[in-house]
Formats: sequence, C-alpha cells, structure tokens
Amino acid sequence: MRDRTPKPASYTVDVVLVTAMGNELAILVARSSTDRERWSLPWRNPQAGETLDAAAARVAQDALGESPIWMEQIGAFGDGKRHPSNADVSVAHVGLVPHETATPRAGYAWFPIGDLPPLSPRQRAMVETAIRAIQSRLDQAPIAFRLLPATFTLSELQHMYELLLDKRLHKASFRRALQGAWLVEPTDEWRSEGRGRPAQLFRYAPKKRRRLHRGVRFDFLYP
Amino acid sequence: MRDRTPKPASYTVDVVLVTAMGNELAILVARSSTDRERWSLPWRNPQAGETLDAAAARVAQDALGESPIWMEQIGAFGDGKRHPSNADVSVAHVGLVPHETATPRAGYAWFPIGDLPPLSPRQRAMVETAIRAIQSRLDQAPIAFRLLPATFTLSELQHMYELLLDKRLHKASFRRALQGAWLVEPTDEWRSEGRGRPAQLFRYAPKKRRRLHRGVRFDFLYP
DNA sequence: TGACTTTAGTCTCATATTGTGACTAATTCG
DNA sequence: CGAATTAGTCACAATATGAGACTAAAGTCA
Repeated sequence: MRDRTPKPASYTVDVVLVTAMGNELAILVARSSTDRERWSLPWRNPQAGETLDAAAARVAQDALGESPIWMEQIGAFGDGKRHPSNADVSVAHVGLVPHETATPRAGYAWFPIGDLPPLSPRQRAMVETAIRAIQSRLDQAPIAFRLLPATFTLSELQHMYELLLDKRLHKASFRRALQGAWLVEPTDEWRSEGRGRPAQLFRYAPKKRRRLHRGVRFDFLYP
Repeated sequence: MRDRTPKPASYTVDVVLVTAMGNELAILVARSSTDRERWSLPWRNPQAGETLDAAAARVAQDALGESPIWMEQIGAFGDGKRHPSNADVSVAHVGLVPHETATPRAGYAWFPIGDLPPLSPRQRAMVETAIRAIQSRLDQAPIAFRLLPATFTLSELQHMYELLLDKRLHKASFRRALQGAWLVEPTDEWRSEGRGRPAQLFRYAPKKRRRLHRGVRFDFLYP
C-alpha cells in the first residue's frame, strides 16, 4: 500500500487489546484480509462525526464482540513509521480484557507478548507504549483487578501484579499494602486448588479513604 | 475557516506552551488573525511528510522564535469538542519555556493560567490535560529545573515545585529529598535578595545513582 | 496413620523514609 | 544595637517498607 493521497492528512484509530493468558500477557492481533501472511493491530478509519473513544470502542467490539473493561488513549503515533494504512498518524488506545470472557472473532487471535508476529513499526511502538502505560498507571487505576474474574485469591492478584510489573513481589508486603488501601473485601468462599491450603476468595470493593499526602519525589535518574 | 472538506478526516497539531510568570503559571495564546477578539492556542496543519514532533516544534518556533526546552505529546483530542480549525482531531503537546528567554512574537501573548481568554472547548481541555501531565511527570523529569534559569537558589526551586504542584512543601523535607537525588550541585556564587541571608546558587547537574526499587503502591482512591 | 510437601496467611523486627518543629546563620532596616 | 527576614540545618517522632520466619490447612504417599 503506497501513499498516494497528498492532502489533507488522514488518521486511523488503533487499539492494543491486552489480556493475561496464563503466565504471560497477550495482545490481540488481526490477520490482514488481503494478505493472510500479514498481521496488524486492529484499527479503523473513523467515520465522520465519530469520536475517538467511540471509534476505539468500535474497533474492540468488532474484534471481540464485547467492550474492554477499561480503555485509555495512549497518544498519536506517526513520525515516519509505517502503518498498514496510508494514514499519516494513528491514535492508539490500550484496552484491557479479562481472558475468561475474551474470545476473538474470526480473523483475530491472541499472541503472547513475547512472541508477537511481525507488526508495522508504528504498531510495534504502540505495543511498547501500551505496556509502559499499563505499568505506570498500575498504582493509579484498578488495572490488575480488571484483568481478573470478579472473585479471585490474593495470590492470583499478586501474580497479576508481578506479571504486569515484570518483577517479583514479597507476599507479606503486598498484602500489607493491599490491606492499607481498602480495595478488596473477602467473600465467604474458599477455593481449593489441589495441593496446599485453600485460599479465600476476594472481590474488588474499594472503600473511601482519606487522600494520601506525600511530599515531592525526585525519582528520575538523569536528564 | 469553515468546514468544507467532508473526507478524509484531517488533524491539527496544537501546542500548550507553559512558563512560570512571577507567582503563576502562564500559557501562550495566539490572537486570531481573522477575528482580533478571538484567541486560541498556537496550532498548525502539519505539512505532508512532517512528523508530529517536528510540527509541534515548528508551532513553538513560530510563536516564540525559539524551541521549548522540553516538549511532550499529551494525546489526541477530538470527541466532538469544537476547535478553531475544522479538523476532527488535534494532537496536543506541552512545551516548557523559562520565562526569561521567552518573548512572544507579534500576535502572541502570555496569559496567567487563572485568567485565560475564552478558548475553544477542545483547547480548554488541552490546557487542563497539559497541567495534569506536568504535575504527574514532575517526579520523573526535570521539569521544574527547565523552567528556571541555569542557576537558581533552592528556595526558587522549591517555589517552582509549589507552583507546579499547587501545594506547599516543607523546606527541610524538600532539601533532604533533593540531596538524596543527586540532582543539583552548588556553584560558588551567592545571591543577596535585599533583606535576609544571601542564598547559594545551584545548577542542575544530575549524577548517576542506583535505581530505587520499591514494591507496589495502591494509590488510587476508588474505581 | 503420620511424616512430608505445598500453598495460604500472619507476625515481627530491623531499616528506610517522611513530617515537622526548632534551631543556627547571615543579612537589611531602623 | 536589636528586630525582622530569609537561608540553611538538625533531631526526633511517626510511618512505611523489606524480608525472614512463623503458623495453618490442605494433598501425597509410604
């Protein structure tokens, strides 16, 4: 697909749909309708009068048949990198989907993030930005909870955080922080997972609490 | 400029230029060339082949005659809100300029952030997002340093942080955190500001240091 | 049955980080 | 000189955090 349109500049709306598949994150990828060997993130040329968020929701809807449980714009991408469309820029979004309820429609498939098919450079950049966006918002939005079923064990929650942050966490510290945040409440159910002591199931049920007030942080290493 | 083009969808590149003017933040606003009563953020229809960042730099260049010392994209805005152009979406950027070196060209003026002229709804949203972006990146990038001259007193730095965060900070804690971050080094100059003890001048000179490793935080209040 | 393994959940303590008031220092003003 | 003003430091209490060790409840298997 060569660029033939001179002006005005056009744009697409692309979505990075993320789910947790077993022990790895996975991204929803679409098979190209013209060249079955090519893959891309789901995208769309927005219709006239369609808002960005609506277009992104539509892209997700077309791919999964349902809406992501959380979605956020992660920016406009262009800057010379190629894209399956001839558009100059693409407005990218991240969407989160719990894996249980996420069955891709025909032509779409989940790919583990460590083993993605080749994507256009622009969409490759979107995936990277999406992951970083998830990681940086992890302490500001209930992202991990959204990737789990309605009830879950605390170990499952911790493993989700470890998966998203790509680092190990200490069990006692994790639970202490979670306690202090008043984000979960226990159900009266327990789940026995074969070996080992059964775990209590919790649900996401945030309580109001006073805003934490912290001073400044200088967390950047350099320039 | 009326909307006459039906398709394909077009976009603009807009820039929120921010500086510190005395005791308040200020935004660079452009007077409309057609209607002298109307104001807008500086924006531009990108040229063919021009990257987003290049277009944003060009917008800043046209308005100030120089480049912001720091600039970052803050997202694409559309979603039905009006804009001075007929574009469906606008890709917004924040740029920081130290006030000393920032003389607006003809047709542009700094407005204190608490007293902006009426802007289009879309650009109003950009300003709000820009401020939030600055605040949220304040601990990850040397934003406050960029808004100050090359040498500054620690009180000036603290006041800049207070201005950006819109909250008071405790002097001793601020300096302790700053010490720990290895971000400034003293010069051998002092500045006497009339009454009171003279203050030592510092410069931004970040040193390498080991990455801080923290566990998880659950800093969101609810949903 | 009863050791052993596995996973869940808790406790405690040392250490690090942070909030805050009070202190000392160097200057101007009158 | 002494009060006022701004800079810069100290010390201590209060929290927050990292990490190991502990208890609890299940399955496994001889």
